[in-house]
Amino acid sequence: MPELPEVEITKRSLSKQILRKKVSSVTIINPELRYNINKEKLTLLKGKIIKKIIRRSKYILIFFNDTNVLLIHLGMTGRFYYTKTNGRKFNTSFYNNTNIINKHDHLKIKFGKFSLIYNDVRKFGFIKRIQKKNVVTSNHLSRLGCEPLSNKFCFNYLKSKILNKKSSIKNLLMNQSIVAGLGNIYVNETLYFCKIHPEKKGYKIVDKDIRKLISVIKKILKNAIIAGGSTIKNYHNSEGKKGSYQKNFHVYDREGKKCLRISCKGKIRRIKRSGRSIFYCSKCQT
DNA sequence: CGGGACTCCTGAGGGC
DNA sequence: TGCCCTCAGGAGTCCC
Repeated sequence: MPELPEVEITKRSLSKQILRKKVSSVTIINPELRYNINKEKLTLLKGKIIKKIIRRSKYILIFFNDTNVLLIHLGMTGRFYYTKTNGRKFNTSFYNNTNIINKHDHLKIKFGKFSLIYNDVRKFGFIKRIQKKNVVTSNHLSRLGCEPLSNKFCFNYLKSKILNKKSSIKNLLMNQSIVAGLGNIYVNETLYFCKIHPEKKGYKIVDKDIRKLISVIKKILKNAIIAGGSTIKNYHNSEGKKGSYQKNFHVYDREGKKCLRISCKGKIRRIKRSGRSIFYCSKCQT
């Protein structure tokens, strides 16, 4: 699921469902993830109450009523869902009506009448228990750049980060120490709307285009969050709902199709760079 | 050090 | 049906 909008939607769902709830048990179903789940550390969360849930870049941080914090990254296929733990039905459609362990489930956190399950097909995500005082200095969070939806993400900031860079603007925008939270889809879409070729070097981006990048990134991310994120291959958020921003894709996964700019007769191209796809209009992105 | 390529893992889908 | 290949929303690591 996971670029900034999808992680934000996941975080909002978690806030709605588990904030102020007390952990009644923790079960490790399959510890194998990017970093194996530490059973001893996680089971210590039993009895703790969730006080705060925040998102930083593509990470989710769950703060408990002591010094414990869960640091979560969804990788490529990580997702949460809920399941009821007694016979009664919930009056929402958020919950699976079963107690069955599904394939690729890794962790189950029970909150009295329902449980939160972490499921991750490709195991690129992780869940770590860390201490509150180590949040800022954690290897994962300490090197992150600006939140693109914050006021700090502005012309001067982005200009300073790409000024002398020989990397492509596509790679620079994907770099989490420059913009924290963008991924392949939203970078491809951003560059399309800015009419910038993805392989244009950072130092060649003119001021006008840097301003444009700032405003387009903010706009796309806001719209994607409003749309509930993007849903690809039937992934869905933890409340079982699908995002709809994929309907707005202008270049991503549109190889061979016509450019959607009325004045442009170009076709969308796909090229591969270090194993990842770049989609762009070969005519209007220069 | 900067920058690019490779790697972890599983499943879906296309071609033959 | 099945085999083989490619591809997938991320990011840490390795190498030049």
